[in-house]
Amino acid sequence: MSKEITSRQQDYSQWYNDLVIKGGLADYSAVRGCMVIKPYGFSLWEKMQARLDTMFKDTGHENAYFPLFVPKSLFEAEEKNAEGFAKECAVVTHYRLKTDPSVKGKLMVDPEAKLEEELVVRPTSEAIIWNTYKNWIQSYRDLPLLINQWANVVRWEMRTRLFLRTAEFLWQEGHTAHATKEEAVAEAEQMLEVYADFAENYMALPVIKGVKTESERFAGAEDTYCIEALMQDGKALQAGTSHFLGQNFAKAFEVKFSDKDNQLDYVWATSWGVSTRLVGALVMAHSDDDGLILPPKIAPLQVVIIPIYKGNDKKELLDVKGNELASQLKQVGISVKFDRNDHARPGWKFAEYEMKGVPVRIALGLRDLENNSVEVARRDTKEKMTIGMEGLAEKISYLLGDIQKNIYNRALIYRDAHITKADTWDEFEKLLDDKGGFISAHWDGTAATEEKIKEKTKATIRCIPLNNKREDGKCILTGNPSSQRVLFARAY
RNA sequence: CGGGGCGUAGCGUAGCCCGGUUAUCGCGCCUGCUUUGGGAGCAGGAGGUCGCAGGUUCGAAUCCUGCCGCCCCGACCA
Repeated sequence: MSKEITSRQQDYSQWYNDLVIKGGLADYSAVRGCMVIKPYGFSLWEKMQARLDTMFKDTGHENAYFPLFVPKSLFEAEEKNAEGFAKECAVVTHYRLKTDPSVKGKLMVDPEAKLEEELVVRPTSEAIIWNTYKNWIQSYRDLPLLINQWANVVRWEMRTRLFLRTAEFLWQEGHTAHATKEEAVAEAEQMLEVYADFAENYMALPVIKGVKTESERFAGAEDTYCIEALMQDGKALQAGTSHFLGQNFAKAFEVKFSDKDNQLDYVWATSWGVSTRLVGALVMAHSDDDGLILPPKIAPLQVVIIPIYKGNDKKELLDVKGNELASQLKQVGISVKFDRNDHARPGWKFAEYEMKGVPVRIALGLRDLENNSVEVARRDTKEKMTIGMEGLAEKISYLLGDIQKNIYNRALIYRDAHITKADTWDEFEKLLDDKGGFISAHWDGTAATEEKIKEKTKATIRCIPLNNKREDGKCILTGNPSSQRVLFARAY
């Protein structure tokens, strides 16, 4: 990779880190690779969580909670899954500390307190959950079992990035069991649709639904479905995955059921998850140099009202009007803050709320009181307009809807402009370096070719889009025959 | 674990190559007055184990050795 691209990436990383930190979402923590999610960032996550949770329940799922620790023997039961995660597991080996006799005031691990069996801190919960499902499932009447868990998981990654890849992260993981293969596949596909719906209609993030190639597949899955999003630097980001697990876990954990004809069979499984990484996706996809841009549907704060006054003169009038407007907006379900903080001046507040991505700002001054109007500024385009106060709530509601649409359309136009066909290797490499984004190209279907392309260019096959068009062609690298194009990109 | 950069007040930094009074500047913070429609102005003030530990020296933020930590790029990664 050229120096120019390296430094472009550095600048972009810096831009991203600044947004996350100055936008008040998160900060580095005292623990290597872990972040502190600050109140504003956590409210954002809670908004996303609440929406997703409703969507899961609407599709028949229930929440439950399973242990953080997985005994090693359980963890290793499904071989491929265990192998896939082995390199990034934190492991508990002892259960007690004691005072260090050689250094005053220090503690040491008590060698007497070694666990007989090590506990793996879950990097994902398939093992502990399937070990539990074994006891819950005997008959077809126990199926389908549709469960979701909101939890934290730990993956000891070598290099971390705020939200996108942290050592500990928050997520949800759905784990379902079914009587038939068809039903399990349908479940995995359904949940992919739920994720895509959430990404596009709430996060305003256009995604491509697809299926992973064998080498990018989840460890232990038969098929991995995914939604792939495009960031503003032209790199792709996997925003969510849904796996059809076949009978792999059922076999590893002996989960069998009797069907209507009293025939014993292994159940069919799925798992699916999205994480706090979505917050990172949101930041990277929409923000500009002035800060975050949050879509109204998940913004923790949709509207901020800022009073503008001179001295204490007539300040009470502004207070009254500000509160009145705020409660009008609240009545139609808009989340709003009337910022009366005396210690910051208007200009400072403008910049601050822009940095935090609040979709709409209303400025209210004496001039407005006289004219019975307010100044409304939208974050996405930074347009300002003066509008009359009557019917303000309806106008703002409409504006929020418009902002939501605009942010989505903007991201969609960018994304679509960055899906490019390549038919020769030169073209392929040039597109990756100069333009970025997804490259639609023929591939001969072998893992070896995929691997070679990755070595040469750092680009991977992000997915084979669902409902992909069949088209005869020649593999971009080997020239071997191919029946369809797949999407390549450099990815996070 | 490799390559690059860095560690000086809450934050961001100058000084380091070429050792020498009381460690620079900006933001922020405190007090007062004036201000308030795009990150205010003036005046005064507080705040420092120069990452840690050794060493060289009359003298170390600066030179040497070791260690620790952070960021970025790789490797790694559903």
